[in-house]
Amino acid sequence: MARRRQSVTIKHVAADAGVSLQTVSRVINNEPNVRPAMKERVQASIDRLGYVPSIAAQRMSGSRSYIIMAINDRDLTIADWRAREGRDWVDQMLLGGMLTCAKHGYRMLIELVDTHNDHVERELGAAIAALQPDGVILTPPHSENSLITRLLAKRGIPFARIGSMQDGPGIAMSMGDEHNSALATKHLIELGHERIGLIAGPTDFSLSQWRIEGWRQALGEAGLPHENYLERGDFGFESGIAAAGKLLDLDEAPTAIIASSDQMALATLEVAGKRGLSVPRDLSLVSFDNSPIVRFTRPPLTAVDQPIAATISRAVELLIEPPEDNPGHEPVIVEGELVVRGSTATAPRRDG
Amino acid sequence: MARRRQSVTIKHVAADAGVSLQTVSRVINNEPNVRPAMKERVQASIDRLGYVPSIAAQRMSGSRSYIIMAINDRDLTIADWRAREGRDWVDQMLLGGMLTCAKHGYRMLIELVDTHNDHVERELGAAIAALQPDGVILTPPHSENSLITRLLAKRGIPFARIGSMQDGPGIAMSMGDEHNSALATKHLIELGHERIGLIAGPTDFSLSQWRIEGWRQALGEAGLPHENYLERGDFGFESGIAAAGKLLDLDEAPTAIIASSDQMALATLEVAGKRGLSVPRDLSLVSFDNSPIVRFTRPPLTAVDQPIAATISRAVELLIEPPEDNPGHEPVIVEGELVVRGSTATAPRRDG
DNA sequence: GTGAAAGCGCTAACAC
DNA sequence: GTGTTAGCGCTTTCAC
Repeated sequence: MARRRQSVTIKHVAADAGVSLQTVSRVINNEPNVRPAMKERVQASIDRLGYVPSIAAQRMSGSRSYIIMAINDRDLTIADWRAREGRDWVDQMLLGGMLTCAKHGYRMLIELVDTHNDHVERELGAAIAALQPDGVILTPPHSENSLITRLLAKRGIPFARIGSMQDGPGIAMSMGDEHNSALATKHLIELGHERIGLIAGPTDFSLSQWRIEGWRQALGEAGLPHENYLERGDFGFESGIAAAGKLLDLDEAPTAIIASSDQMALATLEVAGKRGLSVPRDLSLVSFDNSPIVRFTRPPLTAVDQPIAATISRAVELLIEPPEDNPGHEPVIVEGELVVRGSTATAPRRDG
Repeated sequence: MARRRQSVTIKHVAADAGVSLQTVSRVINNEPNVRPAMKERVQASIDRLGYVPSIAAQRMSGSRSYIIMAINDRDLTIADWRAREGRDWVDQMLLGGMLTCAKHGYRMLIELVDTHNDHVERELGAAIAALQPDGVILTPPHSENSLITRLLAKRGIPFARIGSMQDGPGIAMSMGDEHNSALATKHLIELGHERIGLIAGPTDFSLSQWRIEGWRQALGEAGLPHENYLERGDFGFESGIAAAGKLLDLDEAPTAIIASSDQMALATLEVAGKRGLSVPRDLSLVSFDNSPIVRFTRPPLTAVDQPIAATISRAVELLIEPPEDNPGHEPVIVEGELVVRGSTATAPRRDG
């Protein structure tokens, strides 16, 4: 392969404008100590020559790399892609991340990393050494993997932990799971439901617990019971089948169920169907995530929309331009919304 | 921000192994002229120190950047992401591209570029200058934008044109549209259909024409008519409504329709429903793309699966390791498959 | 086979 | 305000 060199470098610009390299550099980086007239002249040369700084060279001389690395779980991500079930978590990350990065002259790069693995450190360390990102976005379940957070902290790389509210290095961020869960619960309470079940997520996701809190609190405020109405799944379809089954087996079975993932909601829909329960007539159903599929089910599902794009966008901004007045790393919360569709309705009249 | 430096550099390794920088470099790049014993010693130091070469530095000194840039149409991509209709084109690209890149120590980076725009060259030129990718993957409608292909050729950057069979610089690749279209048509012919309509895509996508060819040819071989049975859409839902309407308005209306995109197939399904036609009893329907949604419609759609992941994966390989025996840039074709679901059935008996 | 020297494009540090 | 110098981590010459 031919040795490719930069066609237009800072030198060309400097020569063209009749100034030193340093002055050009200052203009590029919008630094002070350049007279407006000078700046204009240099800018003119830049435009005319079509000069664009080489990121590699910039990074080399100790400046930024202009790269933000988003880290996803390898197995989960690949499984989602292969399954082709319309989960658009990655797309929403790109939507929020790429556009916001672009606005600041950055790029976002997705990196797949195994969490459940003893060489996370090596894997991540290699990615960091190779790419030297200016910031890293951690998604669950990486967000609370201390091997990862410690490594990042040690290397002095700013990072955001999506779905983590813990103290510690990095920006803690959440999508308001407690709030969202309460929102869904209140929606059901307003519809007259008094027995509202929750199919929670696995314990290694902090957000599972937050959703339980929101649900429990909303029920408490309304004087409704939560005992027996909590089951757990692993976000997957099969686990949803089991959990929904248990809930509907109860003597005083719930008239509404909140599922902590779309797949578990789909499973609940199926279990209900098999038992001759019509949704929403006999059973109301609220799903979490609001991925594309839930609009194509019968009925379309009322769902909590996770503001993934908005959250990642916010994370990018915080990484690129850390606020001056950082009041001690307060967690950043971007709350979701409830999208009401056809799977929730007035509670069935009590005939038990 | 603290000036971040590489923690372990080639110097450390050289010192540790007691050799020159050059020897370490040779080992890293698997170059000849290193005695096995020497190589082993250096490799041991590399492993022990956990050394990983800096891509920026490698790129600086004229070597590779280890980056493959995939270029998508900005507006189309963002619209898809915003719509959240489950189109997973980008995900499939990532699936095929990232994994294959990773296998070779490369990264894939997605770049959004406006095609229908007079400053494509500046936009793309900037991305290339900043990132210096070792290869570029063009997707429609960029693949046949001569402003782009010429720029890439001029800069000597290897690139693949997905969905383009034209001669010229860059690797021409297609997903076998003509073959796939014939496949779908033959499937319908085997089911006894004699009037098979096609809703083709817009003319600025070459693949639209290829699909027409495949359909026409399969019909011709079976001695069936194609006149009047061709309509065009723009891949979008609304255009599908119009096209399906026209086809079903015909005196001798088709008993089967092939739609050149999932959205247009969905539209056809809707039009059929509105006219009291049951799919597949009264009308068989085949869709193109096989994106996640088509499994959730009623009935689930028989669809041509576009092998996006496989094609991108192949493109990456060809860009990274161009085959020695390149016989003059033959187009590379990765054919799709027909996934038979519930929307195709035996042709209705003729009672007209 | 191995090593030494030069330089890639840029910025930090320090002169002036 | 602006220019000069040194050096980032690596690979490419070209010696030996």
